[in-house]
Amino acid sequence: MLNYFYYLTMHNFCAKTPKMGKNLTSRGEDYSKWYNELVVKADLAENSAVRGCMVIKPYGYAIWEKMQAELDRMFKETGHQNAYFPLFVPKSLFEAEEKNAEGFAKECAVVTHYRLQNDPDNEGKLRVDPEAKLEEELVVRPTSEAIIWNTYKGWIQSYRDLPILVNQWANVVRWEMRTRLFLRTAEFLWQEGHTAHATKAEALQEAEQMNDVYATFAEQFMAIPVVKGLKTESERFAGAEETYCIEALMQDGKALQAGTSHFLGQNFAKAFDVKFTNKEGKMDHVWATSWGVSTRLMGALIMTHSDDKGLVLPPNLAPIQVVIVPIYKNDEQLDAITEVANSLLNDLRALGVSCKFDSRTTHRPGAKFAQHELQGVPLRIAIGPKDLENKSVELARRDTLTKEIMPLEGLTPKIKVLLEEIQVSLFTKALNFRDTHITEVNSFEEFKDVLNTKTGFVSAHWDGSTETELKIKELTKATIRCIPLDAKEEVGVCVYSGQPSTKRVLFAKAY
RNA sequence: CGGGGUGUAGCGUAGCCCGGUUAUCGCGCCGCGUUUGGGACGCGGAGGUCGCAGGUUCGAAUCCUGCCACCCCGACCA
Repeated sequence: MLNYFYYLTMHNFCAKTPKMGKNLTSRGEDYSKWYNELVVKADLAENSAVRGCMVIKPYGYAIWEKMQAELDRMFKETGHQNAYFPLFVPKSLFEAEEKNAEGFAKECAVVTHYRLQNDPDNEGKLRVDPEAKLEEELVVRPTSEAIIWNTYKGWIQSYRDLPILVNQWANVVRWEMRTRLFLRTAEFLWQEGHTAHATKAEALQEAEQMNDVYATFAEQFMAIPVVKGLKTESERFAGAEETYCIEALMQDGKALQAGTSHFLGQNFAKAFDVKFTNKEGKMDHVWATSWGVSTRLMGALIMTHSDDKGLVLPPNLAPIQVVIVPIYKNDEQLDAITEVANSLLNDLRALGVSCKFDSRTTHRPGAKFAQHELQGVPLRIAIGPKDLENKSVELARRDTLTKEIMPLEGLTPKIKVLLEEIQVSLFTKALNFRDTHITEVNSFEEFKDVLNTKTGFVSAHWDGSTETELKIKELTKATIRCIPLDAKEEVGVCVYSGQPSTKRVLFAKAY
């Protein structure tokens, strides 16, 4: 099942075929052919120094750019502005907020020197110049709270300076012991919002609002249904007082945290001594939030929609929404088809549809079909001699893999509608899968059984203690993904301890 | 950092136990021709520090020692 999807997303899926060798594609052939064409190829570089980093090929990056553009639009709509802060964080700043520093300390890349020199013992090689040791080490940001709050200190004196609503598009580095393609790479791209507020209520509202923005983006743009919720204390961001999150469910039944939004309280303001004079003329510490989503969302995209034939892209995210493939036996036919195709391209572009005429003469139609399926192009139009004769085209849908002959006349408005249909249909399909994989259980036996056989989210009562949460994790590998915001109050008993509980939380095995 | 495994062409591999011609095969790549409505076929061709460094030997991909890297499981991870 889903072999290609496994390969594309996770190396750890390949436990049964450690070398990811034979029989990996749906056609039972060597996957190398596909590997070379991979749309979103992620290289785990051979050089140990950059182990676990990704190379995002142009097609994959185009998808990321689409996501960036939409998120950026949504951020600005909610009053945010972009800014940029340094990659390097002096160690002394980094350690200022203790919990945050402690949480990230084990995965920091650290710059200790600033110069290389010729190695006297090793001709033609370089070595670190021992004379060029930095007085203070620089931490390569694993997240930017420290450097940003140190900067905000100089920006804020009065309530009139608030709120500060800033977002940064950046790369961050987290030296994970074990990396996972897309989901946990050593370096990744993301956006991080960092806001400062005069009141607790306003900061809380901001954190919740941005979580809502993420949910809307995931569902409407990426067609990925998510559960909005709160993290438990043990899963909370280091340094946060409350962490909002959106949790998605992948096709293999494992959960993926797709985005988080943190209410940071006054922790960072206190750590960096950021005070302001409020309306009453009194000094107070600033209230903070931070929120982020990353290239991990591309992993979510792949694992939510893809099938054995490759990516399936929601039209909103597809760099190319419609591709036209000519089928011809000679130049005259190609010329005639080109004429029809160009006219179609013009009409589609006028409607705001992004499209491409694949006129390559180096590949046969079958190869082109396969490649566009691999790349997840939502709609494919094939035009051949028969179509010229009948004034028709063959229209194929990527999501359903169905084909039909359509008259050329009046085609473009139908395509526009069809793209919208596909967008909705992908979401509905994923939503249906997700909803049928949230299982309410009332006993621990049932709990374990659902996790092992049906998989997905398990909705169960929990006594609210970290102790129980950890015990369940130890016994089942499942963690509390979130306490859903819309969880209804009901009287129950904890599925493990039997202690009283007032609402159900979602457990799952997660990435 | 622990346990297990692997390193041979761009990718996937055979050969290794039991040392012996020019290192095997498939995909991909290049050329020519025929093809083109679902990943074409034929013929020809290019491409190799056999992970690295030592050692044993007349001779090492193969045996020995050391090192390096990667993968899987665990630990770790918002």
